[in-house]
Amino acid sequence: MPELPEVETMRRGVAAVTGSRIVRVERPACRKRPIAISPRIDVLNRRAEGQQIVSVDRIGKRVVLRLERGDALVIEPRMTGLVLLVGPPTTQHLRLRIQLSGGSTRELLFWDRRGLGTVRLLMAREFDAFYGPDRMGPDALVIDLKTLQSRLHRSRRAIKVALLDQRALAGIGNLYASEILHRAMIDPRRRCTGLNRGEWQRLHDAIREVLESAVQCEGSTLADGTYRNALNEAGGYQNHHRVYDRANELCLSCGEGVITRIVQAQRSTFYCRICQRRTAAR
DNA sequence: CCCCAGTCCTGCGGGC
DNA sequence: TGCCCGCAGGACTGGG
Repeated sequence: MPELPEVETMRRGVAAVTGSRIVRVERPACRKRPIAISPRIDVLNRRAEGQQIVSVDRIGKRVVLRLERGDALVIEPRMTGLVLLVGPPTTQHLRLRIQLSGGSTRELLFWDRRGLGTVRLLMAREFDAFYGPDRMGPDALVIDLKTLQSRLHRSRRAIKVALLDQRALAGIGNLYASEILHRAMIDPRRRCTGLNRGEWQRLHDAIREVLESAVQCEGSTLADGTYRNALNEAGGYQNHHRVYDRANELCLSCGEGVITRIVQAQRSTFYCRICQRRTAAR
C-alpha cells in the first residue's frame, strides 16, 4: 500500500539519520520467513559498516540511504513495510535493524507484516540497472505536463493501468490512481490514446494536487491500520478519500453518482459513474 | 510493444 | 465455534 505520499512521509521521518554512520545491519530473530535482502547480510555488512549516510532520498516508492562511498541502501516497503525510528507495532514482524552512531538516532528499523518488502545495498555502478531512467520514470510529484503526456499518450492501455506503470512515471499506486482520476473527472477505462488536451491538463493538475495533499496529511492509513509514519503515527489522508474503497456509496463530489468498483489488470478501481462519465473516445 | 496470469506473503472476513 | 478460502496489491517474470 505505501505509495508516493506514504514513502515520502517515511523519508522525511527518517531524514535526521543523515550524517550518522552505519554500525551494523542485523536481522532480528523472527519466526516468519525472512524478507529478501541482497547481497547476503554478512556481505552487506562488510560493505556498509562504518559508512556515513550522506542523504536520505526517495525514488518512486522506495527510501534510499545514500552512503559516502557511493553505495545506496534501498528499502522497498511494498505492501506492508514500514521504515521506523521508534518501536515497531509488533516484534514478530521486525525484519531489519540498522544500528547507527554519531547522530541523535541510535537505530533505524524496517518492519513488514507480510514480508513482501525488500532491502538491497547497491554499489554506484549497479544503481542504474535497478532504478535508472530505463526502469523508473520521472517522479509523479514533479513531472511536468509535457513529459507526462509524451510518456503516456501513445499507450493503448486504459489510463488507470498506465498510471501504475513505474517506467512511465514513478510513485502512483492503486489507491492514488483512483483518487487522481476522480479528481480529474476521467473514466479510468479510457485509453490513453483517446485523452484530449484538456484532459491531460486536468490529469496533470490532479496528480499534483492529490499527491501534495496526501503528503501534507502524511499519507493514508486504511482500516487495517498498517501504514504508519516513522514515529508509528497514523496518516490522515484516508479522511479525504473520495472513491477508494467506497463501492456502492454515494459520490462525495456530485452527491448523486454511486461509486462503482471494477477490476483492471487484476486490481480494484473505484470511480463515480457520473463525475467520470465515459466519452465517445472510450 | 502490450497484456495477462502466476508468484511472493500474512491477516482478515465471508460463508458454511 | 471453527475452518477454509479468497482477497488485498507492491513488483517481477514468463508466455502469448
